[in-house]
Amino acid sequence: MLEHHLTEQSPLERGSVQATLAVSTVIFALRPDDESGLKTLWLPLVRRTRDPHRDLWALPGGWLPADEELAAAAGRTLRETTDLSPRYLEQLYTFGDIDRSPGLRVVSVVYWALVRSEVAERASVGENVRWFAADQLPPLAFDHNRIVEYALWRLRTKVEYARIAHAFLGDTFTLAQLREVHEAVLQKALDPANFRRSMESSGTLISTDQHVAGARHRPARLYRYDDRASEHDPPGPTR
Amino acid sequence: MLEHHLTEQSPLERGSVQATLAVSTVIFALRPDDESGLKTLWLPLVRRTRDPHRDLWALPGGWLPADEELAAAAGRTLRETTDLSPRYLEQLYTFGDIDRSPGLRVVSVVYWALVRSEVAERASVGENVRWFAADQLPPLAFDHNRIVEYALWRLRTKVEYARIAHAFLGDTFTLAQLREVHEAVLQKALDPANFRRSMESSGTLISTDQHVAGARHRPARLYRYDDRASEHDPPGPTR
DNA sequence: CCATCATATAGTCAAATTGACTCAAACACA
DNA sequence: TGTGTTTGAGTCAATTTGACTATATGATGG
Repeated sequence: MLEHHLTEQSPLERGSVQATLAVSTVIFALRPDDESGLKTLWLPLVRRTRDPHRDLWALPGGWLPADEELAAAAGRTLRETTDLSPRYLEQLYTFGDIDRSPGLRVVSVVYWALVRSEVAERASVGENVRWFAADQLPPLAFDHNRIVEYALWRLRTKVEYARIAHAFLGDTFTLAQLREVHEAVLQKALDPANFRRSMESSGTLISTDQHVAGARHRPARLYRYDDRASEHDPPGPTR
Repeated sequence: MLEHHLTEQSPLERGSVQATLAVSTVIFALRPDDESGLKTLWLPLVRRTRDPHRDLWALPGGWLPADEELAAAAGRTLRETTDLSPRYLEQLYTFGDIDRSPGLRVVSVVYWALVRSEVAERASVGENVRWFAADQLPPLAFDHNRIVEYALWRLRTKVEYARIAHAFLGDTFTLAQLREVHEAVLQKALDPANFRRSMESSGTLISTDQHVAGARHRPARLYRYDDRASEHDPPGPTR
């Protein structure tokens, strides 16, 4: 019965036995697809400039400094990569397969983040940072293809769409814009009338008395996300 | 633009900057409460024999060996603590707050596991291992109270009850036993008839032609869990 | 061996939810 | 001023859900 592992000496004192900790972030934004014009999910990747996997694209990330919180490290990599601040940031999963990085045992705590579409438009893009359509990725470094796949699944099955869709939008938005986000994430068309009904009954929207005119149809009312709704959120691990 | 963190030299070569990796497991079993007689959730804890937090109870766990997979390490601690094999094992969350362990930066990858009730009865219990009712825990070492709270929430909100409830039971079981598990997890009574209807329409149960007699009422049919059901499972991170 | 007890199992019914659909409202544009 | 387009309200049937009633069946005790 070895019930006192945690009471053994630090493995640092014993030498050996340790893996190396990294933090990576899957950053999603909605932007129009070049062909269809419909909004789809995009994410930024960075080009590796060293081995292993030199020249392959990879998720933004880095080693975890001992004096930085996990979420802070994820947010920092996000800012460093895209000049953006996340509107939503949540831990996704920790990947630690022994052979996921050649030579060195690396355990990666992966976060996923959502950023606003318009802001993502003017996001910095350089030689070593490029945005890709989430469902048309090239082969990535390490196990990053698998990670993105899982992040996509989580995004699409996450129940609390309210907060998530809101993260892609500005402070106020029309129901059509909100529906567009849902349609892009769920990859299917939604009935406008039924969507309106379900949103209205969700209690997460506050209707303003502003409208957007200028379009060739009846002006749409602007809504605001009800922040009190997140007070009823599930008891996350972070509180 | 620091887009090549992952291409920097290994932090081990640079020295410093690293946190220490541990793996812990929240192990749930169902057993009758001494007072009410109803089945409730219990979990085993180990007593710490060293500082920090000497003599406090803590989750089973240990440092991560560089040559062991994360889930394997979780399963191993489970066996070492309880002599049991998990019927269900899944990563819960990674806790890494800077100050969660005094002195040393420890990042813990936490798993949660389910074990069979009957088996848990004869599980090893020693001076330094004891089972506690999940909702009546003493103050635990580190942030382990928070971790258990989150594990309980995950258990109760996990949609795929089928697999979860099955992990608490034997290979065959009556609908009453299955309902008992759901009631214990959800902490509320369920209508037997409605429960039967929803289970039958779920397509995850195979009815055998065996019955359990001996009780003072109509014998109950035995059912079996349909393993094919798990093929339609969500695309977890591990495949 | 029969009445009774307790749970298994089947069935009913109304309320709530969901998907498909219709239709008037309101503004831009030609 | 008419046409086109989307907003926003409403209808209707199918499905699901919760509460409930009724029957089946073996154990038990007199």
